[in-house]
Amino acid sequence: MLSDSDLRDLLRTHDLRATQSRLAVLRILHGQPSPSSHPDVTEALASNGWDRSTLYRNLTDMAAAGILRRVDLGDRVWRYELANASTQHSGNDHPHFLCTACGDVSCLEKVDVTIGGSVPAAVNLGHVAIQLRGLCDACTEA
Amino acid sequence: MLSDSDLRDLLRTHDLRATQSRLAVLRILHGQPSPSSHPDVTEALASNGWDRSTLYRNLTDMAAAGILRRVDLGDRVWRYELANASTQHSGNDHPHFLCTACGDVSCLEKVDVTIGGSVPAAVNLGHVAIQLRGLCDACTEA
DNA sequence: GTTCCAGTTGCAACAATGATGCATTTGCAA
DNA sequence: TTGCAAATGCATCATTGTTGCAACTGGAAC
Repeated sequence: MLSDSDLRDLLRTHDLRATQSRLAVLRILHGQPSPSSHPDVTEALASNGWDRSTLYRNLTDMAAAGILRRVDLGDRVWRYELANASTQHSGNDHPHFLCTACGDVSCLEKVDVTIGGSVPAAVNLGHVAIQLRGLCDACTEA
Repeated sequence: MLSDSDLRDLLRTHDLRATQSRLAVLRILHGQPSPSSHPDVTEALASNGWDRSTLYRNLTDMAAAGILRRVDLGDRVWRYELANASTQHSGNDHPHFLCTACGDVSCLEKVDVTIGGSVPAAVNLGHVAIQLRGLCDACTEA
Protein backbone atom coordinates (compact mmCIF):
# COMPACT_ATOMS: atom_id res chain seq x y z
CA MET A 1 0.00 0.00 0.00
CA LEU A 2 1.40 3.33 -1.05
CA SER A 3 1.26 6.08 1.55
CA ASP A 4 0.15 9.59 0.86
CA SER A 5 3.79 10.61 1.09
CA ASP A 6 4.73 7.99 -1.49
CA LEU A 7 2.13 9.34 -3.87
CA ARG A 8 3.38 12.91 -3.40
CA ASP A 9 6.91 11.77 -4.14
CA LEU A 10 5.68 9.84 -7.17
CA LEU A 11 4.13 13.02 -8.58
CA ARG A 12 7.08 15.27 -7.79
CA THR A 13 9.66 12.96 -9.27
CA HIS A 14 7.65 13.25 -12.50
CA ASP A 15 7.58 17.07 -12.34
CA LEU A 16 3.92 17.22 -11.44
CA ARG A 17 2.55 19.11 -8.46
CA ALA A 18 1.03 17.00 -5.73
CA THR A 19 -2.46 18.43 -5.84
CA GLN A 20 -5.41 17.10 -3.90
CA SER A 21 -7.24 15.88 -6.98
CA ARG A 22 -4.19 14.05 -8.34
CA LEU A 23 -3.64 12.36 -5.00
CA ALA A 24 -7.30 11.36 -4.89
CA VAL A 25 -7.11 9.93 -8.42
CA LEU A 26 -4.00 7.94 -7.52
CA ARG A 27 -5.65 6.62 -4.37
CA ILE A 28 -8.61 5.48 -6.47
CA LEU A 29 -6.44 3.77 -9.07
CA HIS A 30 -4.11 2.25 -6.48
CA GLY A 31 -5.27 -1.23 -5.70
CA GLN A 32 -7.93 -1.26 -8.39
CA PRO A 33 -7.91 -4.75 -9.92
CA SER A 34 -8.54 -3.50 -13.45
CA PRO A 35 -7.97 -0.19 -15.24
CA SER A 36 -10.47 2.57 -14.49
CA SER A 37 -12.01 4.92 -17.02
CA HIS A 38 -12.41 8.66 -16.71
CA PRO A 39 -16.14 8.19 -16.02
CA ASP A 40 -15.26 5.62 -13.35
CA VAL A 41 -12.93 8.05 -11.63
CA THR A 42 -15.35 10.95 -11.98
CA GLU A 43 -18.09 8.90 -10.37
CA ALA A 44 -15.84 7.62 -7.60
CA LEU A 45 -14.84 11.15 -6.69
CA ALA A 46 -18.19 12.79 -7.36
CA SER A 47 -18.68 13.79 -3.72
CA ASN A 48 -15.43 15.77 -3.76
CA GLY A 49 -16.72 18.25 -6.29
CA TRP A 50 -13.79 18.20 -8.66
CA ASP A 51 -14.56 19.23 -12.19
CA ARG A 52 -14.56 16.42 -14.71
CA SER A 53 -12.07 18.28 -16.91
CA THR A 54 -9.73 18.48 -13.93
CA LEU A 55 -9.92 14.74 -13.44
CA TYR A 56 -9.63 14.24 -17.19
CA ARG A 57 -6.41 16.26 -17.26
CA ASN A 58 -5.17 14.58 -14.09
CA LEU A 59 -5.44 11.27 -15.93
CA THR A 60 -3.98 12.42 -19.24
CA ASP A 61 -1.18 14.42 -17.59
CA MET A 62 -0.16 11.59 -15.32
CA ALA A 63 -0.30 9.19 -18.25
CA ALA A 64 1.88 11.53 -20.31
CA ALA A 65 4.32 11.76 -17.42
CA GLY A 66 4.51 8.00 -17.20
CA ILE A 67 2.85 7.64 -13.82
CA LEU A 68 -0.18 6.02 -15.39
CA ARG A 69 -0.58 3.69 -18.30
CA ARG A 70 -3.47 4.29 -20.66
CA VAL A 71 -5.07 1.20 -22.12
CA ASP A 72 -7.85 0.75 -24.61
CA LEU A 73 -9.82 -2.34 -23.85
CA GLY A 74 -12.16 -1.71 -26.72
CA ASP A 75 -15.17 -0.72 -24.67
CA ARG A 76 -15.25 2.80 -26.03
CA VAL A 77 -13.50 4.44 -23.10
CA TRP A 78 -9.89 5.03 -22.22
CA ARG A 79 -8.81 3.25 -19.08
CA TYR A 80 -5.94 4.07 -16.77
CA GLU A 81 -3.92 2.16 -14.23
CA LEU A 82 -0.79 2.83 -12.23
CA ALA A 83 2.18 2.31 -14.55
CA ASN A 84 4.10 0.44 -11.89
CA ALA A 85 1.05 -1.69 -11.14
CA SER A 86 3.55 -4.42 -10.62
CA THR A 87 2.81 -7.98 -11.03
CA GLN A 88 -0.84 -8.67 -11.51
CA HIS A 89 -2.00 -6.28 -14.08
CA SER A 90 0.31 -5.19 -16.79
CA GLY A 91 -1.65 -3.42 -19.45
CA ASN A 92 -1.74 -5.42 -22.61
CA ASP A 93 0.57 -8.24 -21.60
CA HIS A 94 -2.36 -10.55 -21.18
CA PRO A 95 -5.77 -10.78 -22.80
CA HIS A 96 -8.84 -9.11 -21.43
CA PHE A 97 -12.36 -10.43 -21.42
CA LEU A 98 -15.07 -7.85 -21.91
CA CYS A 99 -18.64 -8.77 -21.08
CA THR A 100 -20.84 -7.33 -23.80
CA ALA A 101 -23.81 -7.23 -21.43
CA CYS A 102 -22.57 -5.73 -18.17
CA GLY A 103 -19.37 -4.15 -19.46
CA ASP A 104 -17.25 -5.81 -16.82
CA VAL A 105 -13.63 -6.30 -17.76
CA SER A 106 -11.60 -9.19 -16.43
CA CYS A 107 -8.07 -10.36 -17.01
CA LEU A 108 -7.23 -13.69 -18.57
CA GLU A 109 -4.03 -15.59 -18.24
CA LYS A 110 -1.63 -15.64 -21.10
CA VAL A 111 -3.03 -17.40 -24.11
CA ASP A 112 -1.55 -19.20 -27.03
CA VAL A 113 -2.92 -17.81 -30.22
CA THR A 114 -2.31 -19.68 -33.40
CA ILE A 115 -3.35 -17.96 -36.55
CA GLY A 116 -3.15 -19.36 -40.01
CA GLY A 117 -2.55 -17.42 -43.17
CA SER A 118 -0.98 -14.03 -43.65
CA VAL A 119 -1.07 -11.76 -40.64
CA PRO A 120 0.51 -8.44 -39.72
CA ALA A 121 4.05 -8.86 -38.49
CA ALA A 122 3.07 -7.41 -35.13
CA VAL A 123 0.90 -10.45 -34.46
CA ASN A 124 3.75 -12.91 -34.80
CA LEU A 125 5.97 -10.67 -32.71
CA GLY A 126 3.43 -10.71 -29.94
CA HIS A 127 3.04 -6.94 -30.18
CA VAL A 128 -0.70 -7.05 -29.97
CA ALA A 129 -3.38 -6.55 -27.40
CA ILE A 130 -5.78 -9.44 -27.33
CA GLN A 131 -9.37 -9.06 -26.35
CA LEU A 132 -12.22 -11.51 -26.16
CA ARG A 133 -15.81 -10.35 -25.97
CA GLY A 134 -18.81 -12.31 -24.94
CA LEU A 135 -21.11 -12.88 -22.03
CA CYS A 136 -19.58 -13.34 -18.61
CA ASP A 137 -20.84 -16.22 -16.50
CA ALA A 138 -23.10 -13.99 -14.44
CA CYS A 139 -24.77 -12.53 -17.53
CA THR A 140 -25.02 -15.92 -19.21
CA GLU A 141 -27.05 -17.21 -16.27
CA ALA A 142 -29.20 -14.09 -15.99
CA MET B 1 -24.95 -7.81 -57.39
CA LEU B 2 -28.34 -7.17 -55.90
CA SER B 3 -30.75 -5.18 -58.04
CA ASP B 4 -32.87 -2.36 -56.79
CA SER B 5 -35.80 -4.70 -56.99
CA ASP B 6 -33.98 -7.28 -54.89
CA LEU B 7 -33.32 -4.67 -52.22
CA ARG B 8 -36.97 -3.61 -52.17
CA ASP B 9 -38.00 -7.22 -51.75
CA LEU B 10 -35.44 -7.66 -49.01
CA LEU B 11 -36.95 -4.77 -47.08
CA ARG B 12 -40.55 -5.80 -47.61
CA THR B 13 -40.02 -9.39 -46.60
CA HIS B 14 -38.76 -7.98 -43.30
CA ASP B 15 -41.83 -5.76 -42.86
CA LEU B 16 -39.94 -2.58 -43.59
CA ARG B 17 -40.99 -0.02 -46.19
CA ALA B 18 -38.69 0.36 -49.17
CA THR B 19 -37.81 4.01 -48.68
CA GLN B 20 -35.23 5.88 -50.70
CA SER B 21 -32.87 6.31 -47.78
CA ARG B 22 -33.00 2.62 -46.84
CA LEU B 23 -32.29 1.62 -50.41
CA ALA B 24 -29.39 4.03 -50.53
CA VAL B 25 -27.98 2.64 -47.30
CA LEU B 26 -28.27 -0.90 -48.60
CA ARG B 27 -26.57 0.06 -51.85
CA ILE B 28 -23.70 1.56 -49.84
CA LEU B 29 -23.32 -1.49 -47.63
CA HIS B 30 -23.70 -3.93 -50.48
CA GLY B 31 -20.31 -4.89 -51.75
CA GLN B 32 -18.47 -3.06 -49.00
CA PRO B 33 -15.52 -5.28 -48.00
CA SER B 34 -15.78 -4.46 -44.30
CA PRO B 35 -18.60 -3.23 -42.08
CA SER B 36 -19.45 0.47 -42.30
CA SER B 37 -20.19 2.76 -39.40
CA HIS B 38 -23.02 5.25 -39.11
CA PRO B 39 -20.55 8.11 -39.73
CA ASP B 40 -19.25 6.25 -42.78
CA VAL B 41 -22.75 5.94 -44.20
CA THR B 42 -23.66 9.52 -43.33
CA GLU B 43 -20.58 10.77 -45.13
CA ALA B 44 -21.13 8.55 -48.14
CA LEU B 45 -24.68 9.84 -48.53
CA ALA B 46 -23.99 13.44 -47.50
CA SER B 47 -24.92 14.84 -50.90
CA ASN B 48 -28.40 13.32 -50.68
CA GLY B 49 -29.39 15.48 -47.75
CA TRP B 50 -30.82 12.78 -45.51
CA ASP B 51 -30.83 13.58 -41.86
CA ARG B 52 -28.28 11.68 -39.81
CA SER B 53 -30.99 10.46 -37.46
CA THR B 54 -32.83 9.00 -40.44
CA LEU B 55 -29.74 7.09 -41.49
CA TYR B 56 -29.09 6.16 -37.89
CA ARG B 57 -32.57 4.66 -37.60
CA ASN B 58 -32.27 3.06 -41.03
CA LEU B 59 -29.25 1.18 -39.73
CA THR B 60 -30.68 0.26 -36.33
CA ASP B 61 -34.07 -0.70 -37.75
CA MET B 62 -32.62 -2.87 -40.49
CA ALA B 63 -30.28 -4.46 -37.94
CA ALA B 64 -33.23 -5.15 -35.62
CA ALA B 65 -35.13 -6.65 -38.54
CA GLY B 66 -32.24 -8.93 -39.34
CA ILE B 67 -31.33 -7.38 -42.67
CA LEU B 68 -28.10 -6.02 -41.26
CA ARG B 69 -25.67 -7.36 -38.72
CA ARG B 70 -24.24 -4.95 -36.19
CA VAL B 71 -20.65 -5.61 -35.18
CA ASP B 72 -18.43 -3.93 -32.68
CA LEU B 73 -14.86 -4.02 -33.85
CA GLY B 74 -13.69 -2.09 -30.85
CA ASP B 75 -12.96 1.16 -32.62
CA ARG B 76 -15.63 3.02 -30.70
CA VAL B 77 -18.28 2.96 -33.41
CA TRP B 78 -20.97 0.48 -34.32
CA ARG B 79 -20.47 -1.04 -37.72
CA TYR B 80 -23.04 -2.63 -39.99
CA GLU B 81 -22.91 -5.06 -42.85
CA LEU B 82 -25.48 -6.99 -44.84
CA ALA B 83 -26.55 -9.95 -42.72
CA ASN B 84 -26.38 -12.27 -45.71
CA ALA B 85 -22.94 -10.93 -46.59
CA SER B 86 -22.23 -14.48 -47.47
CA THR B 87 -18.93 -16.07 -47.36
CA GLN B 88 -16.10 -13.70 -46.76
CA HIS B 89 -17.12 -11.59 -43.89
CA SER B 90 -19.26 -13.09 -41.22
CA GLY B 91 -19.28 -10.74 -38.30
CA ASN B 92 -17.53 -12.21 -35.33
CA ASP B 93 -16.89 -15.69 -36.65
CA HIS B 94 -13.26 -14.88 -37.15
CA PRO B 95 -10.84 -12.54 -35.40
CA HIS B 96 -10.28 -8.97 -36.49
CA PHE B 97 -7.06 -7.06 -36.45
CA LEU B 98 -7.38 -3.36 -35.63
CA CYS B 99 -4.45 -1.08 -36.38
CA THR B 100 -4.10 1.29 -33.46
CA ALA B 101 -2.42 3.86 -35.69
CA CYS B 102 -4.48 4.10 -38.86
CA GLY B 103 -7.67 2.48 -37.56
CA ASP B 104 -7.80 0.04 -40.42
CA VAL B 105 -9.65 -3.18 -39.68
CA SER B 106 -8.72 -6.44 -41.34
CA CYS B 107 -9.98 -9.97 -41.03
CA LEU B 108 -7.83 -12.82 -39.80
CA GLU B 109 -8.36 -16.48 -40.42
CA LYS B 110 -9.77 -18.62 -37.67
CA VAL B 111 -7.40 -18.94 -34.76
CA ASP B 112 -6.82 -21.47 -32.08
CA VAL B 113 -6.89 -19.83 -28.72
CA THR B 114 -5.67 -21.74 -25.73
CA ILE B 115 -6.21 -20.13 -22.39
CA GLY B 116 -5.09 -21.46 -19.07
CA GLY B 117 -6.83 -20.98 -15.77
CA SER B 118 -10.42 -20.11 -15.06
CA VAL B 119 -12.26 -18.39 -17.88
CA PRO B 120 -15.87 -17.46 -18.58
CA ALA B 121 -17.81 -20.39 -19.99
CA ALA B 122 -18.47 -18.43 -23.17
CA VAL B 123 -14.76 -18.58 -23.99
CA ASN B 124 -14.62 -22.35 -23.98
CA LEU B 125 -17.83 -22.52 -25.96
CA GLY B 126 -16.32 -20.33 -28.62
CA HIS B 127 -19.00 -17.71 -28.07
CA VAL B 128 -16.59 -14.85 -28.13
CA ALA B 129 -15.42 -12.22 -30.54
CA ILE B 130 -11.67 -12.11 -30.79
CA GLN B 131 -9.80 -8.95 -31.56
CA LEU B 132 -6.11 -8.24 -31.85
CA ARG B 133 -4.79 -4.69 -31.76
CA GLY B 134 -1.44 -3.47 -32.83
CA LEU B 135 0.34 -1.79 -35.67
CA CYS B 136 -0.41 -2.98 -39.16
CA ASP B 137 2.54 -3.62 -41.45
CA ALA B 138 2.14 -0.29 -43.23
CA CYS B 139 2.17 1.66 -39.95
CA THR B 140 5.05 -0.39 -38.56
CA GLU B 141 7.18 0.65 -41.51
CA ALA B 142 6.11 4.28 -41.38
C1' DG C 1 6.64 33.16 7.31
C1' DT C 2 5.71 35.77 2.97
C1' DT C 3 5.79 36.43 -1.87
C1' DC C 4 5.52 35.21 -6.55
C1' DC C 5 4.49 32.87 -10.80
C1' DA C 6 4.22 28.76 -13.55
C1' DG C 7 1.43 24.96 -13.04
C1' DT C 8 -3.51 23.74 -12.06
C1' DT C 9 -8.13 24.16 -11.66
C1' DG C 10 -13.10 25.48 -12.67
C1' DC C 11 -16.11 26.80 -15.98
C1' DA C 12 -17.73 27.17 -20.45
C1' DA C 13 -17.88 25.35 -24.69
C1' DC C 14 -17.20 22.40 -28.69
C1' DA C 15 -16.93 17.79 -31.42
C1' DA C 16 -18.30 13.06 -32.36
C1' DT C 17 -21.33 9.27 -31.66
C1' DG C 18 -25.52 7.49 -29.99
C1' DA C 19 -30.27 8.09 -28.98
C1' DT C 20 -35.25 9.83 -28.63
C1' DG C 21 -39.73 12.87 -28.84
C1' DC C 22 -42.85 14.81 -31.90
C1' DA C 23 -45.06 17.07 -35.76
C1' DT C 24 -45.02 16.41 -40.68
C1' DT C 25 -44.57 13.58 -44.67
C1' DT C 26 -44.95 9.36 -47.30
C1' DG C 27 -45.16 4.33 -48.72
C1' DC C 28 -48.34 1.31 -49.97
C1' DA C 29 -52.50 -1.38 -49.24
C1' DA C 30 -57.31 -1.10 -49.47
C1' DT D 1 -57.30 7.79 -55.14
C1' DT D 2 -57.28 7.83 -50.35
C1' DG D 3 -56.16 6.94 -45.48
C1' DC D 4 -53.20 5.82 -41.95
C1' DA D 5 -49.33 3.51 -39.87
C1' DA D 6 -44.64 3.85 -40.79
C1' DA D 7 -40.85 6.79 -41.66
C1' DT D 8 -38.60 11.18 -41.86
C1' DG D 9 -36.76 15.84 -40.41
C1' DC D 10 -35.67 18.62 -36.82
C1' DA D 11 -34.72 19.61 -32.28
C1' DT D 12 -32.63 18.07 -28.38
C1' DC D 13 -30.38 15.41 -25.01
C1' DA D 14 -26.56 12.06 -23.06
C1' DT D 15 -21.87 10.43 -22.94
C1' DT D 16 -17.00 10.64 -23.72
C1' DG D 17 -13.25 13.24 -25.12
C1' DT D 18 -11.08 17.72 -25.60
C1' DT D 19 -9.60 22.67 -25.31
C1' DG D 20 -9.43 27.95 -24.15
C1' DC D 21 -9.04 31.06 -20.64
C1' DA D 22 -9.40 33.57 -16.37
C1' DA D 23 -8.79 32.65 -11.55
C1' DC D 24 -6.41 30.13 -8.12
C1' DT D 25 -2.57 27.68 -5.71
C1' DG D 26 1.61 24.64 -4.76
C1' DG D 27 5.93 25.10 -3.43
C1' DA D 28 10.40 27.24 -4.31
C1' DA D 29 12.90 31.47 -3.48
C1' DC D 30 13.52 34.92 -0.36
